[in-house]
Amino acid sequence: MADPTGPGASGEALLFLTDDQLRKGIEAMFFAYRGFTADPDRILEEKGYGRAHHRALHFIHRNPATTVNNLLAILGVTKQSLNRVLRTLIDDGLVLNEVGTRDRRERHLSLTDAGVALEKELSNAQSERMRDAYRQVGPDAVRGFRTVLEAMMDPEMRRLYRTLSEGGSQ
Amino acid sequence: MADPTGPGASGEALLFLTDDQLRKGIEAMFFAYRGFTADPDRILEEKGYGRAHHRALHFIHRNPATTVNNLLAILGVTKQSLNRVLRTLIDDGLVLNEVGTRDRRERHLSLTDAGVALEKELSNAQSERMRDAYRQVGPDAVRGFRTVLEAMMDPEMRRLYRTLSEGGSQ
DNA sequence: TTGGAATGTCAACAATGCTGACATATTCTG
DNA sequence: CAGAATATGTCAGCATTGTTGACATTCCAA
Repeated sequence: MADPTGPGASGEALLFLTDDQLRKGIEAMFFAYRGFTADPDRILEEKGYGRAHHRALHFIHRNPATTVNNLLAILGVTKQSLNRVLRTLIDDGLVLNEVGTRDRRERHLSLTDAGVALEKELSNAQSERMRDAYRQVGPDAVRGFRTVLEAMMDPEMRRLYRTLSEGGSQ
Repeated sequence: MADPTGPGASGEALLFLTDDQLRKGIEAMFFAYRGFTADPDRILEEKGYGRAHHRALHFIHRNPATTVNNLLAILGVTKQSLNRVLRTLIDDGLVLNEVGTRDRRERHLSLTDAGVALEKELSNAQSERMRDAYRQVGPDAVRGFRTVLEAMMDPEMRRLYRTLSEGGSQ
């Protein structure tokens, strides 16, 4: 099926598209994602939170004063599922929930100081592993890494990802 | 904190290690992993299975006649959690459970024809997305992608990942 | 003023993690 | 051979996080 010498293929130039290479890529994603989440997971468990709380904190931090609807689009879960997580974060004083001024149906979410602190702690743990990896492999590999990840996203998520990135230094 | 012009840094050579670049990497992993699992998830839902069943099928396929203990080490879950999934796969005739010959305490797991068929269907769906991505970005980016993923794994998982890969064509 | 949008909430359920306890069969060890 | 250790299976219960469906409130906009 992914025969590298298939119709139109120019031989060994496509060896990186063999079933075997793809399988390795799949397994690499599986094991790497475990590492990717391992460090923040440990911190979250201590504090009685889960991965869903981390995601909410991360994207509220990234999109200050975001609305619930916007966050729902980013996280790709139902409002009931998100609400359960937001409820605890708000009650615990990590997230602020403020009625919109322009449109008072909307709620604008932002992090309190405590929220910023926890987000930073989680982010630091996760970044540390990624920084170590980046340092080991160098900028060219990192560029390839990000390029492939972007190509694997659903188009809508890719659009969203790029929109989020605009805030950065490119 | 990750100031590229920090102490000892040589300036722009380390721009790929800024907090901003790391954050983008984190978000890329998040959105890409969603894409990575989206296609098999759709198939699994039709058949009443979940992601855990997919993982079991994948690694039993990769390690024919593997023992339960070996699978537990690969998947990193408890035996109770794995057993729940294996139970349904065995009862549904997708996985074979055979008493070991050398050590009759062990059970050797393998896929039936039906199991192979479902594994292939899932694998094809997942590979297709990865193949498209690989094709778009070319072999250099793919090499970088795999290099970074490997660097992000826990050491034990990296060892395991490489052991698994030995079966391949390198 | 009325329809629709944004949000919140209740209830129930499913998948998949976890712990703890215990049973069975088998092998290994002293 | 007796007893310890190993590999597996299973039961019960619980937590997190996803899902649907239903319904209430508030408020903008035509």
